[in-house]
Formats: sequence, structure tokens, C-alpha cells
Amino acid sequence: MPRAPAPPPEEKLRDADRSQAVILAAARDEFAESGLGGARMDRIAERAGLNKRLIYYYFEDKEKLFQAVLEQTYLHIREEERKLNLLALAPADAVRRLIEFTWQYYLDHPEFLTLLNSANLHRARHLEGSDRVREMNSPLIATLGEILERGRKDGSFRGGIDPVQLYVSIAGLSYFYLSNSHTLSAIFGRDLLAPKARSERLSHMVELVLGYVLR
Amino acid sequence: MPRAPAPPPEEKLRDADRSQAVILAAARDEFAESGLGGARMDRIAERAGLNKRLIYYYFEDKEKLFQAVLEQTYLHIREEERKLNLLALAPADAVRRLIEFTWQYYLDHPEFLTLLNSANLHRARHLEGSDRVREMNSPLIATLGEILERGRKDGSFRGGIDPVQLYVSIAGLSYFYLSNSHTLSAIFGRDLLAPKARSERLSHMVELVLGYVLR
Amino acid sequence: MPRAPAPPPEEKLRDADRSQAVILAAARDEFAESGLGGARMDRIAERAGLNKRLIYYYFEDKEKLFQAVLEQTYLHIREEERKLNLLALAPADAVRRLIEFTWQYYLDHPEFLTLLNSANLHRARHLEGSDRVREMNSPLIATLGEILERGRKDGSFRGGIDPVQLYVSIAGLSYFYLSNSHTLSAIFGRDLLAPKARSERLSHMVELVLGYVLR
Amino acid sequence: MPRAPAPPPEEKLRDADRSQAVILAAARDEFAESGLGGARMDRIAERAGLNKRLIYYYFEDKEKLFQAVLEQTYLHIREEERKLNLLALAPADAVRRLIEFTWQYYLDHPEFLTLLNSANLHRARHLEGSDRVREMNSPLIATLGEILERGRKDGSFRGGIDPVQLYVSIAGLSYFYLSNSHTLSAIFGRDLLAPKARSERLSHMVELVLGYVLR
DNA sequence: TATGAATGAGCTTTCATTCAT
DNA sequence: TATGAATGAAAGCTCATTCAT
Repeated sequence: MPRAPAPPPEEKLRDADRSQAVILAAARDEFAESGLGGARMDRIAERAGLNKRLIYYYFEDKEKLFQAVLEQTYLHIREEERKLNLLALAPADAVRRLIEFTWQYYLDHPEFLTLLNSANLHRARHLEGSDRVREMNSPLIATLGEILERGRKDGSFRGGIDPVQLYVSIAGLSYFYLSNSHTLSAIFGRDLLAPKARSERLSHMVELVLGYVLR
Repeated sequence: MPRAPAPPPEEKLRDADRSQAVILAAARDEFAESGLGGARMDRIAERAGLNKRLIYYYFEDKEKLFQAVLEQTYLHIREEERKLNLLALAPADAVRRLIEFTWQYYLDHPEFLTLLNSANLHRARHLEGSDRVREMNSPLIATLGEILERGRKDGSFRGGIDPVQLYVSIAGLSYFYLSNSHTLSAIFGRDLLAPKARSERLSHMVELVLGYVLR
Repeated sequence: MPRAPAPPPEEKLRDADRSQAVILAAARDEFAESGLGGARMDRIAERAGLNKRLIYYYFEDKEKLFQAVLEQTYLHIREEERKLNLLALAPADAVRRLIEFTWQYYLDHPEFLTLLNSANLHRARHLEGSDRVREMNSPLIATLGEILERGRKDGSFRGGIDPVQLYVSIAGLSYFYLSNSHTLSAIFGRDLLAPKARSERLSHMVELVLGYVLR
Repeated sequence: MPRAPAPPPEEKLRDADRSQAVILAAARDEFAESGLGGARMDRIAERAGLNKRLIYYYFEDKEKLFQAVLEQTYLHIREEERKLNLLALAPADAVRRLIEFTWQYYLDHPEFLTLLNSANLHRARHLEGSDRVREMNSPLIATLGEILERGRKDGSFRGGIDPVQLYVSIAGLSYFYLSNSHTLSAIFGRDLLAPKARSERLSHMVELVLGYVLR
């Protein structure tokens, strides 16, 4: 037979994994650029350099693929957050660090914002029943709760702060600014992504949040 | 919007104006529910109770229709904000009032959030070159600037606060919570839209912002 | 009543005629540019500066309008031919004159060519049953027959020439060259509409036809 | 044509090639019957017995499909002309043979006429930049030039005849008669496609052209 | 595991035509 | 005579998905 000898099984397996990873990355980019409704399976295949049929082979359909992308996306940011090792810092430093990280992560991963928007446009139906996602996210809240508790105990933080509320606020302050930066820049006639504007935003957010949590 | 709304000569709108208004309302709902990519011209026509062809007659194509919806949407919230008459209040009350209004408006008009998301997914290309939108939005920032200035002068507010930053923060705190409420509820396993959760959120936002602006 | 007094009846009538004429001219241009299938009633109305509904009022539908354009077109060329007063010329001069006229008329009225093409694409169903068209065209053949007969009698022309065949040949020699000039120019890599090319073509045609009819 | 026709590895065309060929044939018929504007993609698919989507898969859009049909059409007539092997005949016989062939080809392939008409209605924009078409057509002119040259040298033909002019005349004499046969039949009240009329036309054309080229 | 060929349903848009005045 | 508003049908084209290998 004219075909080259098949690669050893481990390598074949790796190819399969690699294909899935390549598809996921391509899908993430496409969904991020065009939203769920605007994304095209054809383009995802093209981006991945793989046959369209293969996407269906691995991910069943477009919705499931989007869900896989979402899960992977959450997994990534939560892993990065874990690496911050916030509990090793003084409470105020930990809060500041979290704000800085969130801001920088959103800046570095604009796809995160659009993917979340898409997920929410569709009422998070892609997350329903995904226990994995909840498990992924609870450690962050637990950590933030611990930080707030420590701050309260050492007298630096005010009491009664809900870690979920605080996390949502920290995320929202960066998220809205960046997610809507095009609209806001057009509306206010001012480039919100210019370097100076960025650093001013970060300062503002840190002052705002610390001004609140510090007693 | 292709035609300036002429004042109706009689007590009833002319059919043409009425049709355009009906189409705009239907389009707003459809775009809000499904996003730009997911919206269907068929469904917009059906919602409007009018022939699909008429939409093209008045609005040229889907993109232009979306743009018209966006402009009308901004127009509405800015008008409502103007009615608040914030400059008649004491600075701290004005800020609190703006937070409360923003929160309540987003709650009452969930379509505002999704429309903005869609606009941003498409990098605000629907607003580019729309001078009208900038003109609509600048008075709000001017008002907020005046409030901050008054507060600083009477000694109640800290100085150096950029009204654009503050506005973005106020909006973002409500926006993220509500826009992502489905995702967040799923993630944190807690219904963020329950009445109690809502009022807690509002308190949190007011405390956060006032804790920052008040000297 | 707030309306200006109606214009006197003759002027009104003239307006009606004028509108019809304007529509016909607009339709002729549109059909000539885009063919029957590609012509748009909207564009015809726009070209005419009149309401689309009026076209239907006067011409019933697109097909009938095309038919009216065709008839008017034939009427025009046959009238021009009649003005040549060919019977006042010597036979050979008359034939030469007819060739020159045909060539120049097609050059001046490119719409004539495309209208004919459209009519033929649709198998002349727009002319069927149009007695007017036959009546219009028979005088030309009669005239040409008379010229051939005179030439034969005075010994300058060969005998046995069918005037219909000759007319078709004269028309075809100009028609194909001009009607297909774009295609032929592309094919032969040579601009067939350049001034020199034109005069060469006319010489060629005259030589070809006179070389045949002259004994 | 999007793909060069690969020689089939087995005796049967591969499905892809066969599908493309079937689509081309169906498109040729539909365009010939209805023109470019009047042709319907649905009907082409139906004629081909294939899914409409497949047409777009292979030919991108209607315009490109028309272009592919045009190229194939030229290819065919030029191939048939080449098979005539005109250079093996005496000059006068060669000219007569070309006239006869052209006449018969147009009779046998009425679609050739309407396709050309459509192409010219659209100003040959489908041929622009198609080097292939020019390459296809130049050999014919070269051959005709050689025939004229031989005739001149052996004293039978007059000199100074431009092969392009002669070719255009030969084509035009048949083309106009057949392309406009419906219109002309209606106009002159005489069936130009009856057997007797046909043979008279052929005689007329041969006499006309030979009467010119022969010294 | 991987692919090119093929499809049905449905999309946005267009069109000739008619309604109401 | 003249018009702006409105429409049903159908057009070109696209999409997620499946077939056959």
C-alpha cells in the first residue's frame, strides 16, 4: 500500500488532542469576533486549518462548541487568578492586586468580554447545568471572603462587605469600560484606550474600591 | 432615522410615521432579544404587524435599522436623565439619584443592555460618524461635572474626579451586574435578581460610590 | 379649497401626453441599458421623475411598456429612413446612402441595438399581432425593391436580388459589429470603436455590398 | 471555470467534475433561454438535478457562473472551427466553408446567439481580463489572414482585406438573420426559418462575400 | 482520524404590482 | 392626473449540518 506507516498510537492520540485544541482556539476567536449568532462554522474550520466535518465529529454542534469555548475561557481566568496567591498578601494589597489583575486580564483577553456578552445575550443557557463552571468559580469567592474577613479582623477594612458584591463591582468597573470602549469613545469623543486614559482608569478604580473597603 | 418625525397635523400620527415607529419598536425588541446577528427581519415584520418589504422601504437594510434603533435608544435614556433635574439637588443627593436612576432604568429596560452589547460586539461601527449621538450624550457629562464641582466647592466632595470616569463607573456597576446576571447567577449559584439581592446591590453601589466621592 | 385653479383643459391634456412621452423615454433608456429582465420599474419612474403608479396607469404593466417602447423605436428609425428620400438618388448612390445611414443611426442610437436584442431574446412576442409594426416596415422593403429594380433596368445592378435579403445583410453588417463591439474588442484585443476602426468598417461594408450588387 | 478539468483517473468522471459539467450545461441552457437577468438560479439547479447550494459551492455567484458558461461556449465554437482544417482547402473554398460552417453552427446552437447578446448587453464585462478568451480566438483570425494572403498570392482574391473585418462580416450576416429571425419574420410577414428561406439566405451570403473577395 | 461533496431550510433583499387618497 | 404607502411572491445567497469514503 502506498501510504506511509501510521504514526505510533501516542502520537496519533496527541494529534486528536491537538486538533481539538486547535478547533477550540479557532472557535474562541471566531465567537469573540462575531458573537454566537454571527460566528460561521466555515470560518472556524478555516481558522483551524481543519475540515468542517471534524468540528462536528468532536463537538457535535455549534451550541456545544460555544459551550466548550465558554468553559475553557472561565477555566483560564480562574486559573490565572489562583496563581495570584492573594492570600499571601496583606488584605489591602490583595484587593488592589485583584483589581489590577482583572483590568490587565480583560485588556489582554478582549475575547473574554465578548464571549461573556454572547453568553449573557443567550441568558447563560450554555452554562445551565454546568456544575463544572460553578466549581471553577466558587474558590475565587471563598478567597475574596477570606481576604475581607482578615481585613475586618485586623481593623483595616470595614465590616459587612459581601464578597460576591465586591467581586461583581471590581469586574464591572473594568468590564464596562473595556467592553463598551468603542461606544463610549464615540459618545464622549475621547479615546478611552489611549495609554494615559488607561492608567487613569486603573487609578480611578483602585481609589474607588479601596476608598470603600478601607475603614 | 431616515425621516425627522414631523409633528402630526391632526391628533393621530400619519400612517407613515406610525409605521416607522411601530417598526422601530419591533426591531428594538427583536435586536434586544437576539442580538444583531440573531435577529430576523421576518420576526421584526411579524412583531410590527407589517409587511417585511416595508421595513426595507423605510430603513434600507438590517444594519441601518439597527443603527436607527440604537440612536433612538440613546435618545430615550438621555431624555429620562435630563428629566431628573439633578442640578436642583444637593451634590451628594444628585450622585445618589443618578445611581438609583441608572439602576432602575437598566432594570426597566433590559433591552438597553443587550442593544449596547450588540453595538459593542460590532465595535460601535453603527455609531461612527453619528454626530447626533455625541450631541445627545455630552450634556450628561457636563451636568455631572457641574455636580462634582459644586460638591468640591462646598467642601463635601473630594477634588480631581473626572466626570467621565465617574459616569462610567456608575453605569458599569449596574450594567455588569444586570447584563451578566444570568451568567453570574449560574456561576455563584445564587439568584441575583431576587428582590432582596436587588436592594442589596443598590445599597452596595451607593455606599461604594459615595464612600469615594465624599471627602 | 386651498388648491390653485386647475390649468385649462388643453394644457392638462398636454401634461398627460408629456407624462407619457417622458415615461417612454425613461423606459427606453432603462430597457436599453439593462435589458427587459434587468430593467427596474422603480428606476424608470425615477428617470422619468414621475410616480411609479403613473406608469401602470398609462401602460398597464412592464411587458406592455416594453412593447410601446419597441414600437416607438421602430417608428423612429423608419421615419428617418423615409426622410432619406432614396428614390431621388441613382441606384448605387441609394444603396451606399442606406448603408451609411444604417451605420450612423446604430452609432447614434445604441439603445436601438439592445432593445432589438431584448426583443429577440423574448422571441419577438412583443411584436406578435402588432400590425402597426408590419405596416411601418413594409415601405422600406418596397423602396429597396424599387431601387434594385431600377438598377437592374439601367444595367448597373445584377438581377435576382431579394430586397429583404439585402436589407438584412446591410443591417447585419453594422449591427453585429456594433452590438458585439465590446465582446469583439475583448476577443480581438483591438478597439473597434476607435475613429479609424469605424471609418474602416464603413468602407469595408460599402465595398462588400456594392461589390455584390453592381454588375 | 474554477477548476481545471483533471483527466479522470477512471473511465468515469469524478463526481465533482461531473457535477460542475452538469451545472454548466444547465446554466448554459437557462441563460440562453432567459438571458442573464431573466435566468433563475433555482431553475438552473432544477435543470441540473442538483442542489442550488452546490452551484454557489462551485461557481461562487450568478455572474461568475455566467462567465464560466461564456468561456466554455467560445471554447466550443473555436474548437469546431479548428476542426474544419480550412488551410487544407483552396482559398475560395475555405471562405465558402467558413460561411457554411458559421451558418450551420448558429442554426444548431441558437444558445450561442443569445449568450453573446447577453454578454454584449452587459458590455462584455464578463470577458474583461479573460486572457483565455483572447487566446482562444486569435488562431481563427490568423488562419483567415493566411487564407486571404494565399488567395491574393495566387491571384484569385483582391488585396487589402482585413481578416477581422471579413470575419465580423461573415459572422454578422448569419448572426443578425438568425438572432433577429423572430423580429424580422414578424416585421416582414414571412417565415425566415422555413427551409427554402434558409437555403436562399445561405446562397445570398456566399454570393455576397465571394463576390467581394474574388478579384 | 480526516475530508470534499452535497443538501434543505431559511436568510436578507428585491420586484412588479396595487391600495387609498 | 398624480402620489406615497403597502404588499405577496420570489429572487440570490447563506447556513449549519450530513453523506460517502
